Amino acid sequence: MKLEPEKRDRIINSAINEFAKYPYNSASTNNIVKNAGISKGLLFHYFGSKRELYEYLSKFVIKKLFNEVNETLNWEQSDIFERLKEIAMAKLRLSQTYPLLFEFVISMFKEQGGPADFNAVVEIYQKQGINIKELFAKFYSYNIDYSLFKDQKNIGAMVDIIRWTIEKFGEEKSLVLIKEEESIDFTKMIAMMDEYIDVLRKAFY
Amino acid sequence: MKLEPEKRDRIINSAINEFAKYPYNSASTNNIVKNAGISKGLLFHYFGSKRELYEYLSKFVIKKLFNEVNETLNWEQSDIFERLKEIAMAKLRLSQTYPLLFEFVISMFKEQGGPADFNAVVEIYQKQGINIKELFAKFYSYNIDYSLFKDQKNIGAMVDIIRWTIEKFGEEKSLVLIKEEESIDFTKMIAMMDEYIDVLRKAFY
DNA sequence: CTATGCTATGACCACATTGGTCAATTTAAT
DNA sequence: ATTAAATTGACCAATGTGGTCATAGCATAG
Repeated sequence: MKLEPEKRDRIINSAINEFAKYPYNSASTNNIVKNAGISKGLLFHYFGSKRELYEYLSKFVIKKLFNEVNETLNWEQSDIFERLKEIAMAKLRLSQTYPLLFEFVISMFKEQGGPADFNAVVEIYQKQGINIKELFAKFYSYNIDYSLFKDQKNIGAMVDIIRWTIEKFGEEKSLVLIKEEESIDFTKMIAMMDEYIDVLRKAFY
Repeated sequence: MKLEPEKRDRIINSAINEFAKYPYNSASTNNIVKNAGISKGLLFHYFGSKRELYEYLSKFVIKKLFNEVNETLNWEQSDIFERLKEIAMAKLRLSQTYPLLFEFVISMFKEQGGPADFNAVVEIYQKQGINIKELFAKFYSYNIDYSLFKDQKNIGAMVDIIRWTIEKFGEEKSLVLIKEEESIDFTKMIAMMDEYIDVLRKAFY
């Protein structure tokens, strides 16, 4: 894959966008080349077929996700609030370069059993010694100090609530920002998120 | 519209399902008639065209939503937790008869400006004296006693967190249940939801 | 200057699907 | 028996599909 990274990212983003928006069968290679600003032939020259393009994207996206989170996460962090904030920030950072990356990942889950199977990708990483599901569980638990919670009986529920709050925050705010078609103001976003997290910290610790 | 309600609901459910899954242009009338178990001609006999079918569905779905919530909601309720729980239950009840009703409503929002404009529907209700956006705001505020909150400074954030928790709870649990293809066990669901709500109540009141 | 090899194009293909029609048939009511 | 409504599915032109390929541009090397 020797094509210039800039053009490669243009193609990848266009493809991610299309597959995020439409189910595999409805996603159109014509749209992908149009939005990428390249010719039909070029796409098939580099990727062979629609199926191969999708498989390339699956792997690409998981790798990006894995690397970004894994490299920037501070594993010494014992405060669950800070840990979850770090994860949310990693997600945000990624969607600067690949705006619909997460929508695409979610759509991959929906394709399970369909023509483009997500489990296949999970298995590929399994063979490389990476258990994706275990890894994601580790994000929320490794080195975390749960003794800080006031109420020791409902820790599971509390962690869910914190996670959900951060996720919903990202969804609603990014939705608003996409509509206004501005670029995301990071510092403002962090400040707003901190407000919510402080409320939860005061309530739970 | 004189056709038997049973057949009508079969058609409506099939159409909701298709439009919830695919964007307006990709949604197929062929699929709709196939899944509804009727002929192509019948659909167009009753609904005229794809566009008119979509418009009928838009109005139908908003009306159902409005009626269900409006009729079952206890406006005397001053506890925000109980109010939000009632709303969540109304949603759940509706999705017994029309499983993908909410996915369809969400997809309507995404079609804004597209070939099937949601704002048009909002305006129709506006002319009938029903302001949908105001109404939804009223759900979360009418007659609610906010003095019960411990921290009086961040009430807005707290209400968001409560709302998000209930919403995410519904999303994640219903996802699990859909995969297991069981029918929803209401009493179990309520019990689980109460657990989360109690945690929040203890933390915020 | 030619030759080689990579990047890139877009017209073109056979085929599938689209929203919609309509003449014909079944069903129900009088 | 007659009429009217409900229902069918073969059919249509139009559009879109994933994929191909002969051709062209362009750079580097001899």
